Amino acid sequence: MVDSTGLEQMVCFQLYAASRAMTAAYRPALDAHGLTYPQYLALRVLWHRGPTTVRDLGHHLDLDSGTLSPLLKRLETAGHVRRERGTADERTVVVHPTESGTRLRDDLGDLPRRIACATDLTDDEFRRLHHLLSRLRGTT
Amino acid sequence: MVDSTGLEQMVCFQLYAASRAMTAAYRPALDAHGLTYPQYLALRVLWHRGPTTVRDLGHHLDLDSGTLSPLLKRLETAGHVRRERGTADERTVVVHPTESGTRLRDDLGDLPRRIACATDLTDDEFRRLHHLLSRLRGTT
DNA sequence: CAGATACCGGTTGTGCGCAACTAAATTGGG
DNA sequence: CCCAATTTAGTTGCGCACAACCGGTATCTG
Repeated sequence: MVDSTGLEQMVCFQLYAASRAMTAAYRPALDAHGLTYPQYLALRVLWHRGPTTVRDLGHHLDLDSGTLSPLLKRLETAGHVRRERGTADERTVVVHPTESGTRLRDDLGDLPRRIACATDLTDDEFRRLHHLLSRLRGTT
Repeated sequence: MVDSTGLEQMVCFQLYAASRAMTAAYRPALDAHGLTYPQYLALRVLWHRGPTTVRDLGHHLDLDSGTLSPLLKRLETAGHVRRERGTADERTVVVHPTESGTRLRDDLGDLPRRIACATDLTDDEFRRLHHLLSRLRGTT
């Protein structure tokens, strides 16, 4: 399980660097709308699922309330999101996309595809990368 | 270039999540020595290259002085690193690993291998991941 | 040589990530 | 039914990342 070329070290650093490079690739388009990449990820969940509790957002994004609470507060201040206490369970907070938040989908919905096209990875390479990263996530 | 299954979005998020999961995997071992993952990366460069300017550290880690300066100051406070002005070019600052910093290599030098073994990726999968991430980095 | 330009490291300000903790609400067991 | 344990969101504190900017140094040009 893993040879002795120091590849493990390389892969860990590559993940760290690639992740930052990817969010940097998103930055210009997102900046134009005053969004950050994590905020964009949260909006994508809301576009896909509609009103969602903070808890479920956390499960989808692998983030806890310590990260999400201030992030959602900023999205709310920007007018893209509305928060209200759950009625059945008053511990929960349901996050609703607003008109403004929903409209962002028109401009930013296909951003991942545009970013991917700027890459010169082939279709097949993308699929293999997806598969390998899935295997990685399954075990760490 | 990239199909329409939404794979691009998945891969971007996977990189973001995998990077965080990887640093989380390093955390217990690094915590035991009071280090963070970026600090560990900086130390690895110093172990490999010896005394290095802030500028070169930045090139190796893809980080700017805004990130490195405070990080190195903390490493210096912890006693793992010493900083001194370059003699030839007084703009530069050369970062030297101290005895303490060098000794960390005994405990943490093979950490990437230990982390990689906790994964159940095969040798070959690791190589393919390395290759795909290299291709990604080349273009973004 | 002198002034403009570029380079190097540092500082400031903002927004994550994450650990540790808190307050309020819910749930479960006796 | 009541109290302990759990769940949920929020807050605080710290360390990155990164943009924007600064002061000091070196280099390039005329």
